[in-house]
Amino acid sequence: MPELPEVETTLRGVAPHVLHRRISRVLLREPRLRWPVPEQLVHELPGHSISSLGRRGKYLLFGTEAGNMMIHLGMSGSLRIAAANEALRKHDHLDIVLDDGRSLRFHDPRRFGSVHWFQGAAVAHPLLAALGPEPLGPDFDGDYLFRRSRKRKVPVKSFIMDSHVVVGVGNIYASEALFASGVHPQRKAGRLSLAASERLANEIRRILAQAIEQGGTTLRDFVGGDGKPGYFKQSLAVYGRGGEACLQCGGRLREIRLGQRSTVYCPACQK
DNA sequence: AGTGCGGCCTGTCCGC
DNA sequence: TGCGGACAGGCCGCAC
Repeated sequence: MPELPEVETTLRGVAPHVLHRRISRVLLREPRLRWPVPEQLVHELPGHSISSLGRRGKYLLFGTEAGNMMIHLGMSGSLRIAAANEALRKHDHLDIVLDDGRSLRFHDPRRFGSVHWFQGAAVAHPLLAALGPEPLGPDFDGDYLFRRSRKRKVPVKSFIMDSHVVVGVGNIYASEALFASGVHPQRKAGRLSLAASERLANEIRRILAQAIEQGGTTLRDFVGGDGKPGYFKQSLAVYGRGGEACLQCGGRLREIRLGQRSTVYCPACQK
Protein backbone atom coordinates (compact mmCIF):
# COMPACT_ATOMS: atom_id res chain seq x y z
CA MET A 1 0.00 0.00 0.00
CA PRO A 2 2.03 2.90 -1.24
CA GLU A 3 1.89 5.96 0.94
CA LEU A 4 3.88 9.06 0.19
CA PRO A 5 7.18 7.64 1.46
CA GLU A 6 6.91 4.69 -0.90
CA VAL A 7 6.04 6.93 -3.83
CA GLU A 8 9.00 9.17 -3.05
CA THR A 9 11.24 6.13 -2.67
CA THR A 10 10.03 4.84 -6.03
CA LEU A 11 10.81 8.18 -7.63
CA ARG A 12 14.33 8.25 -6.21
CA GLY A 13 14.86 4.62 -7.10
CA VAL A 14 13.95 4.87 -10.77
CA ALA A 15 15.20 8.42 -11.38
CA PRO A 16 18.86 7.69 -12.23
CA HIS A 17 17.78 4.93 -14.63
CA VAL A 18 15.20 6.86 -16.62
CA LEU A 19 16.27 10.50 -16.54
CA HIS A 20 17.55 11.66 -19.97
CA ARG A 21 16.93 8.23 -21.46
CA ARG A 22 15.13 8.00 -24.75
CA ILE A 23 11.98 5.92 -24.93
CA SER A 24 12.07 3.36 -27.70
CA ARG A 25 8.73 1.61 -27.25
CA VAL A 26 5.67 1.57 -25.05
CA LEU A 27 4.00 -1.76 -24.37
CA LEU A 28 0.53 -1.42 -22.95
CA ARG A 29 -0.81 -4.82 -22.00
CA GLU A 30 -3.75 -3.84 -19.81
CA PRO A 31 -5.34 -0.42 -20.28
CA ARG A 32 -8.15 -1.07 -17.80
CA LEU A 33 -6.78 0.71 -14.78
CA ARG A 34 -8.70 3.11 -12.55
CA TRP A 35 -9.17 5.14 -15.68
CA PRO A 36 -8.52 3.76 -19.14
CA VAL A 37 -4.91 4.36 -20.13
CA PRO A 38 -4.96 6.70 -23.15
CA GLU A 39 -3.85 5.00 -26.34
CA GLN A 40 -2.00 8.17 -27.40
CA LEU A 41 0.66 7.37 -24.83
CA VAL A 42 1.71 4.33 -26.88
CA HIS A 43 2.08 6.35 -30.08
CA GLU A 44 3.36 9.68 -28.86
CA LEU A 45 5.93 8.74 -26.23
CA PRO A 46 8.45 6.72 -28.30
CA GLY A 47 11.35 8.73 -29.70
CA HIS A 48 11.30 11.23 -26.86
CA SER A 49 13.58 11.54 -23.87
CA ILE A 50 12.47 11.80 -20.27
CA SER A 51 13.68 15.28 -19.45
CA SER A 52 12.18 15.80 -16.02
CA LEU A 53 10.91 13.80 -13.07
CA GLY A 54 8.67 14.92 -10.29
CA ARG A 55 6.06 14.08 -7.74
CA ARG A 56 2.89 15.85 -6.68
CA GLY A 57 1.23 14.15 -3.75
CA LYS A 58 1.22 10.50 -4.71
CA TYR A 59 1.30 11.24 -8.43
CA LEU A 60 4.58 10.60 -10.25
CA LEU A 61 5.40 12.85 -13.19
CA PHE A 62 7.60 12.02 -16.17
CA GLY A 63 8.16 14.94 -18.50
CA THR A 64 9.07 14.80 -22.19
CA GLU A 65 8.93 17.40 -24.93
CA ALA A 66 5.87 15.65 -26.35
CA GLY A 67 3.90 15.62 -23.15
CA ASN A 68 3.80 14.36 -19.60
CA MET A 69 3.14 10.89 -18.30
CA MET A 70 1.61 10.78 -14.85
CA ILE A 71 1.36 7.61 -12.78
CA HIS A 72 -0.52 6.89 -9.56
CA LEU A 73 0.30 3.62 -7.81
CA GLY A 74 -3.11 3.28 -6.20
CA MET A 75 -3.26 0.58 -3.56
CA SER A 76 -1.08 -2.14 -4.96
CA GLY A 77 0.92 -0.55 -7.75
CA SER A 78 4.69 -0.55 -8.13
CA LEU A 79 7.21 0.76 -10.62
CA ARG A 80 10.57 -0.81 -11.18
CA ILE A 81 13.39 -1.05 -13.63
CA ALA A 82 13.22 -4.38 -15.45
CA ALA A 83 16.16 -5.88 -17.31
CA ALA A 84 15.78 -6.43 -21.05
CA ASN A 85 15.22 -10.15 -20.72
CA GLU A 86 13.29 -10.08 -17.50
CA ALA A 87 10.27 -12.37 -17.44
CA LEU A 88 6.87 -10.80 -17.16
CA ARG A 89 4.85 -11.38 -14.07
CA LYS A 90 1.13 -11.42 -13.83
CA HIS A 91 -0.22 -7.84 -13.61
CA ASP A 92 2.72 -6.21 -15.41
CA HIS A 93 0.42 -3.82 -17.25
CA LEU A 94 2.80 -1.36 -18.85
CA ASP A 95 6.42 -1.22 -20.03
CA ILE A 96 8.13 2.00 -20.99
CA VAL A 97 11.04 0.50 -22.92
CA LEU A 98 14.18 2.63 -22.76
CA ASP A 99 16.99 2.91 -25.27
CA ASP A 100 19.29 0.75 -23.16
CA GLY A 101 16.85 -2.14 -23.47
CA ARG A 102 15.60 -1.93 -19.94
CA SER A 103 12.05 -1.00 -19.06
CA LEU A 104 10.23 1.12 -16.58
CA ARG A 105 7.66 -1.51 -15.63
CA PHE A 106 4.31 -0.81 -14.00
CA HIS A 107 2.80 -3.63 -11.97
CA ASP A 108 -0.57 -3.40 -10.24
CA PRO A 109 -2.65 -6.42 -9.18
CA ARG A 110 -5.70 -4.48 -7.99
CA ARG A 111 -5.59 -1.92 -10.79
CA PHE A 112 -6.47 0.97 -8.50
CA GLY A 113 -3.54 2.77 -10.03
CA SER A 114 -3.68 4.97 -13.10
CA VAL A 115 -1.53 6.18 -15.98
CA HIS A 116 -2.22 9.53 -17.60
CA TRP A 117 -0.91 11.42 -20.62
CA PHE A 118 -1.32 15.13 -20.98
CA GLN A 119 0.17 18.26 -22.47
CA GLY A 120 0.80 21.47 -20.65
CA ALA A 121 1.55 22.35 -17.07
CA ALA A 122 1.04 19.72 -14.40
CA VAL A 123 -0.51 22.25 -12.03
CA ALA A 124 -3.35 22.68 -14.51
CA HIS A 125 -4.19 18.99 -14.64
CA PRO A 126 -7.69 18.45 -13.20
CA LEU A 127 -6.44 15.84 -10.75
CA LEU A 128 -3.67 18.08 -9.44
CA ALA A 129 -5.13 21.57 -9.60
CA ALA A 130 -7.09 21.40 -6.34
CA LEU A 131 -4.61 19.42 -4.28
CA GLY A 132 -3.48 20.73 -0.91
CA PRO A 133 0.13 21.55 -0.09
CA GLU A 134 2.93 19.03 0.23
CA PRO A 135 3.28 17.98 3.86
CA LEU A 136 7.05 18.41 3.71
CA GLY A 137 6.89 21.69 1.83
CA PRO A 138 6.95 25.24 3.20
CA ASP A 139 3.18 25.79 3.00
CA PHE A 140 2.19 23.12 5.47
CA ASP A 141 2.33 23.88 9.18
CA GLY A 142 0.19 24.20 12.28
CA ASP A 143 -1.14 27.60 11.28
CA TYR A 144 -2.32 26.27 7.95
CA LEU A 145 -3.94 23.22 9.50
CA PHE A 146 -5.67 25.39 12.08
CA ARG A 147 -7.03 27.86 9.52
CA ARG A 148 -8.23 25.19 7.12
CA SER A 149 -9.99 23.19 9.81
CA ARG A 150 -12.18 26.00 11.17
CA LYS A 151 -15.88 25.11 11.02
CA ARG A 152 -15.13 21.65 9.68
CA LYS A 153 -17.18 18.95 11.34
CA VAL A 154 -15.44 15.89 9.91
CA PRO A 155 -13.30 13.76 12.21
CA VAL A 156 -9.74 15.09 12.24
CA LYS A 157 -8.45 11.81 10.85
CA SER A 158 -10.65 12.12 7.76
CA PHE A 159 -9.62 15.76 7.52
CA ILE A 160 -5.88 15.13 7.35
CA MET A 161 -6.44 12.26 4.91
CA ASP A 162 -8.26 14.60 2.51
CA SER A 163 -5.80 15.31 -0.32
CA HIS A 164 -7.41 18.69 -0.83
CA VAL A 165 -6.27 19.64 2.66
CA VAL A 166 -2.80 18.11 2.52
CA VAL A 167 -1.49 15.46 0.14
CA GLY A 168 0.16 12.20 0.95
CA VAL A 169 -1.26 11.35 4.37
CA GLY A 170 -2.75 7.87 4.07
CA ASN A 171 -4.39 5.66 6.63
CA ILE A 172 -1.19 4.38 8.23
CA TYR A 173 0.48 7.72 8.83
CA ALA A 174 -2.71 9.51 9.75
CA SER A 175 -3.15 7.03 12.60
CA GLU A 176 0.48 7.31 13.63
CA ALA A 177 0.59 11.11 13.54
CA LEU A 178 -2.60 11.40 15.59
CA PHE A 179 -1.20 9.06 18.22
CA ALA A 180 2.13 10.87 18.32
CA SER A 181 0.41 14.22 18.79
CA GLY A 182 -2.12 12.96 21.33
CA VAL A 183 -5.15 13.85 19.23
CA HIS A 184 -8.22 11.61 19.21
CA PRO A 185 -9.02 10.56 15.61
CA GLN A 186 -12.73 11.28 16.07
CA ARG A 187 -12.31 14.81 17.31
CA LYS A 188 -14.05 17.21 14.97
CA ALA A 189 -11.47 19.01 12.87
CA GLY A 190 -12.99 22.37 13.76
CA ARG A 191 -12.37 21.69 17.45
CA LEU A 192 -8.61 21.44 17.08
CA SER A 193 -6.77 24.06 19.10
CA LEU A 194 -3.92 25.95 17.52
CA ALA A 195 -1.50 24.11 19.80
CA ALA A 196 -2.91 20.72 18.78
CA SER A 197 -2.79 21.78 15.12
CA GLU A 198 0.87 22.57 15.53
CA ARG A 199 1.66 19.29 17.23
CA LEU A 200 -0.25 17.40 14.57
CA ALA A 201 1.39 19.18 11.63
CA ASN A 202 4.81 18.64 13.18
CA GLU A 203 4.17 14.95 13.74
CA ILE A 204 2.90 14.48 10.19
CA ARG A 205 6.08 16.06 8.88
CA ARG A 206 8.37 14.21 11.25
CA ILE A 207 6.84 10.77 10.62
CA LEU A 208 6.71 11.15 6.84
CA ALA A 209 10.28 12.42 6.70
CA GLN A 210 11.45 9.56 8.86
CA ALA A 211 9.60 7.02 6.71
CA ILE A 212 11.19 8.41 3.56
CA GLU A 213 14.60 8.11 5.19
CA GLN A 214 13.91 4.51 6.04
CA GLY A 215 12.64 3.78 2.55
CA GLY A 216 15.87 5.26 1.39
CA THR A 217 17.93 2.73 3.27
CA THR A 218 16.88 0.06 0.79
CA LEU A 219 17.39 2.24 -2.27
CA ARG A 220 20.54 0.44 -3.33
CA ASP A 221 18.58 -2.81 -3.56
CA PHE A 222 15.66 -1.17 -5.25
CA VAL A 223 16.42 -1.93 -8.86
CA GLY A 224 17.33 -5.57 -8.41
CA GLY A 225 14.96 -6.29 -5.60
CA ASP A 226 11.26 -6.59 -5.37
CA GLY A 227 10.73 -2.88 -5.09
CA LYS A 228 9.53 -2.96 -1.52
CA PRO A 229 11.01 -0.13 0.45
CA GLY A 230 12.00 -0.70 4.02
CA TYR A 231 9.68 1.59 5.86
CA PHE A 232 7.24 -1.18 6.69
CA LYS A 233 9.86 -2.44 9.06
CA GLN A 234 9.71 0.68 11.13
CA SER A 235 7.90 0.25 14.40
CA LEU A 236 4.35 1.42 14.01
CA ALA A 237 2.91 2.55 17.32
CA VAL A 238 -0.77 1.99 16.60
CA TYR A 239 -1.47 0.92 13.02
CA GLY A 240 -2.29 -2.79 12.92
CA ARG A 241 -2.03 -3.05 16.71
CA GLY A 242 -5.69 -2.91 17.71
CA GLY A 243 -6.27 -4.68 21.04
CA GLU A 244 -2.58 -4.62 21.91
CA ALA A 245 -0.89 -2.53 24.57
CA CYS A 246 -0.26 1.16 24.08
CA LEU A 247 3.48 1.77 23.94
CA GLN A 248 3.02 4.92 26.00
CA CYS A 249 0.61 3.98 28.82
CA GLY A 250 0.24 0.22 28.53
CA GLY A 251 -3.54 0.47 28.10
CA ARG A 252 -5.47 -1.37 25.43
CA LEU A 253 -5.48 0.19 21.96
CA ARG A 254 -8.95 0.51 20.50
CA GLU A 255 -9.86 -0.24 16.89
CA ILE A 256 -12.82 1.42 15.21
CA ARG A 257 -13.97 2.18 11.69
CA LEU A 258 -13.94 5.78 10.67
CA GLY A 259 -14.95 6.78 7.19
CA GLN A 260 -14.84 3.09 6.22
CA ARG A 261 -11.23 2.81 7.31
CA SER A 262 -9.77 0.90 10.19
CA THR A 263 -8.54 3.27 12.83
CA VAL A 264 -6.47 2.41 15.88
CA TYR A 265 -5.89 4.75 18.78
CA CYS A 266 -5.27 4.89 22.50
CA PRO A 267 -8.35 6.09 24.40
CA ALA A 268 -6.17 7.23 27.30
CA CYS A 269 -3.41 9.06 25.41
CA GLN A 270 -5.48 10.66 22.64
CA LYS A 271 -7.99 13.34 23.54
C1' DA B 1 -20.29 23.74 0.37
C1' DG B 2 -19.55 20.09 3.28
C1' DT B 3 -20.36 15.43 4.25
C1' DG B 4 -20.73 10.56 3.62
C1' DC B 5 -20.67 6.69 0.94
C1' DG B 6 -20.43 3.56 -3.37
C1' DG B 7 -17.43 1.66 -6.48
C1' DC B 8 -13.36 0.14 -8.53
C1' DC B 9 -10.03 -4.44 -7.97
C1' DT B 10 -7.40 -8.97 -6.51
C1' DG B 11 -4.75 -11.42 -3.03
C1' DT B 12 -5.03 -13.13 1.48
C1' DC B 13 -7.11 -14.93 5.28
C1' DC B 14 -10.86 -16.92 7.86
C1' DG B 15 -14.63 -20.12 9.02
C1' DC B 16 -17.37 -23.86 7.62
C1' DT C 1 -9.32 -29.37 0.55
C1' DG C 2 -12.47 -26.24 -1.41
C1' DC C 3 -15.33 -22.49 -1.26
C1' DG C 4 -17.61 -18.21 -0.21
C1' DG C 5 -17.18 -14.04 2.07
C1' DA C 6 -14.85 -10.36 4.58
C1' DC C 7 -11.21 -7.38 4.43
C1' DA C 8 -7.49 -4.37 2.88
C1' DG C 9 -7.45 0.71 1.10
C1' DG C 10 -6.69 5.67 -2.34
C1' DC C 11 -9.57 8.58 -4.07
C1' DC C 12 -12.94 10.06 -7.48
C1' DG C 13 -17.71 11.00 -8.30
C1' DC C 14 -22.09 11.32 -6.84
C1' DA C 15 -26.25 12.19 -3.91
C1' DC C 16 -28.07 14.70 -0.27
